[in-house]
Amino acid sequence: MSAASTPSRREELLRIAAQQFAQKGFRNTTVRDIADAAGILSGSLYHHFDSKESMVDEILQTFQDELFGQYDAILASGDDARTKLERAVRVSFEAIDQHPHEVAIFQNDADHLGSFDRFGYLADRNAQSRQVWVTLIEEGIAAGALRPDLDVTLTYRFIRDTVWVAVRWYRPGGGLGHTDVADQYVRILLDGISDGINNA
Amino acid sequence: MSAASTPSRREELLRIAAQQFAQKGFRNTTVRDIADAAGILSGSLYHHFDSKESMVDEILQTFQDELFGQYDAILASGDDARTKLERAVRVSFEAIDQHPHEVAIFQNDADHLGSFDRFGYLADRNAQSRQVWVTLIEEGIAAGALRPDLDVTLTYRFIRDTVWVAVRWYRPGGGLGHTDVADQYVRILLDGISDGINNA
DNA sequence: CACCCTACCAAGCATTTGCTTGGTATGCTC
DNA sequence: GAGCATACCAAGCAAATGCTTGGTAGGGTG
Repeated sequence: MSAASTPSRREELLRIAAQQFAQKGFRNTTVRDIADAAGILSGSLYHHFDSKESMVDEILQTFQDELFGQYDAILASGDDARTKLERAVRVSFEAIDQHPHEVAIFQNDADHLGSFDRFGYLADRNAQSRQVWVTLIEEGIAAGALRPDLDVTLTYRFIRDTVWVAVRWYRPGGGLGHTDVADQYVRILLDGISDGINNA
Repeated sequence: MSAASTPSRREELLRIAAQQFAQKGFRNTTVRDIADAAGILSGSLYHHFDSKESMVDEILQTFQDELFGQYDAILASGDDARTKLERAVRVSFEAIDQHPHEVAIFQNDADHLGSFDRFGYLADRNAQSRQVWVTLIEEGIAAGALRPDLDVTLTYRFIRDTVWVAVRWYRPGGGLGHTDVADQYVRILLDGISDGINNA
């Protein structure tokens, strides 16, 4: 969609790097690891990129721009509160399906990377994500779709963690599609926080 | 309880190491980091331990022995299915409260460490954990406490992830106690997977 | 006092790490 | 066919890493 038809060597190297970073973590991936996987020498990477850091930088920014664009579209839509929340969950599982490496890098290394000035936008994105979910939850409560006694912050963390942690076991192309997983997760999640039930 | 009254120097160093491992990951923690935090030189650590690996080893084994002892006690108890499941969740949150570093290390580094012979028991513990949760879920379904249409594997992963990922944000001694968090999580979880509701 | 145990220091070694430098081969373009 | 851009290699450097070695200081015990 957004990229050119034939991926440039640069894009190919970024893909390879993303896979390595996702698998072993940013700090535990050496430039030699990336170069080996690409079939070149480590020094040759510096013809394409300034540094190892600039590689993750580009990987994360590209991914997040796309993801948050989708969140924004949902927020701006005229759907009802429950549909919005469900769509946000589904978009997230779709992201895990289509960009598992990027999601894994963000999950595993955002804390560490965020401590550098260069990656200050990671904290911004984190706050933005919180804003998205909290808004959706509060709209849901206001609309009567969600239990009014929910601890909004705790629920936000529950949803966020529940959704993104799936990157640890979900494998694109495996038996279960991302829509199947999303169906199940939404079912467990919504029947739990939907109004009208009480087992206590 | 289990340790001596005055913690030995060895135990103190393990505590310090666990904190460093949890904070930065095993591979990204240097022996100099640990030594600095302890106020000694890196070489001096080798008076107490064989290697950096043997430090995590001891940390993880001690923790897991305790945790799985608690799981076993729950399985062996005569409680009803729903109570057992709830107790297992609560015991896990208690572990996060009392051994946050150990939980974090296991969450972040088990995959990597497990690839070495020495840490083969990590895979065993993982399988054991799966066995515990799957048993509890199946008992719950059989007893009519949980929805019969649940995907057991997916539900297992959902619970496991939901519980342990809390180590990322939960801070012992913070405003929210671990029992409070467990209350909320159990509520969301059980009202979601309990029988008798249908919002679709 | 001789002996030994615990806890550490001081120095360094081999390897791994991110990155640099100067060069080569191939193809495109004017 | 001269010039230039792209994509890489070969070699290596400074710093960081896990770990080793030989030694010292202090306290307890016979």
